[in-house]
Amino acid sequence: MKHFSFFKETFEPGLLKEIEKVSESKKIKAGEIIIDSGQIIKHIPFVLEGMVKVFREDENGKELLIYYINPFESCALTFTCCMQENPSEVKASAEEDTELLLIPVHKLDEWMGKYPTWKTFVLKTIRLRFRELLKTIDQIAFQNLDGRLINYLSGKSNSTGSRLLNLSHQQIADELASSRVVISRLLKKLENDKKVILFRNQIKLLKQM
DNA sequence: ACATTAAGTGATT
DNA sequence: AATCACTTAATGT
Repeated sequence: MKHFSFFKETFEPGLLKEIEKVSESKKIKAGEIIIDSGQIIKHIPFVLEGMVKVFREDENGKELLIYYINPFESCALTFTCCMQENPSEVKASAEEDTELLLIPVHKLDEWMGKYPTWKTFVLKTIRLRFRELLKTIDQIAFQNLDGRLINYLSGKSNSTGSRLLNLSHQQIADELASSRVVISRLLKKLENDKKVILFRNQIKLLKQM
């Protein structure tokens, strides 16, 4: 199995063996849809490489970013909705070329009681995402697009490990369900405050935000 | 040189 | 904060 050291540290040996037995890995090309909303989820996705974007989409095709799944993470929403074969409430697509480890959902329940390390892992990813979600709910409720943008940018910077982000204003607007003009103006403000430098298709973050 | 796309701006709702 | 209409600047062919 790939990336063995991570698994060895996270899961106990018995569980490891079972994962190896029932999981299959799958390569996804950048941009490909992994789960559409309404679809029944049959596998728990586990990201080995690349990045998965989880988002909501309304009737007009306008999207709102929920979160990204990075390597060695799994999907909190899957854990919460798949146990009762509920359809997905969100769409997911590969942000980059991505490799997934797929685990059949019925194992989730079984392993919860059987393997403490599995339970810990599941609860931890749910807890972390939930906290993050609450934060964005706060921000939307208080209508601070300003703060949401800063949050978005520093999040991007963390996950790419770079201060220099390759993003157009339009892309940002799409992900935050806003409009290009508004994002441009907010970014301009940030630039005046010396928090960021703007280029075409690129944004450079200055210091900690 | 021209077309296309990204970003900036003022006015209006 | 969003939308419109328009300008300016950068990039591709």
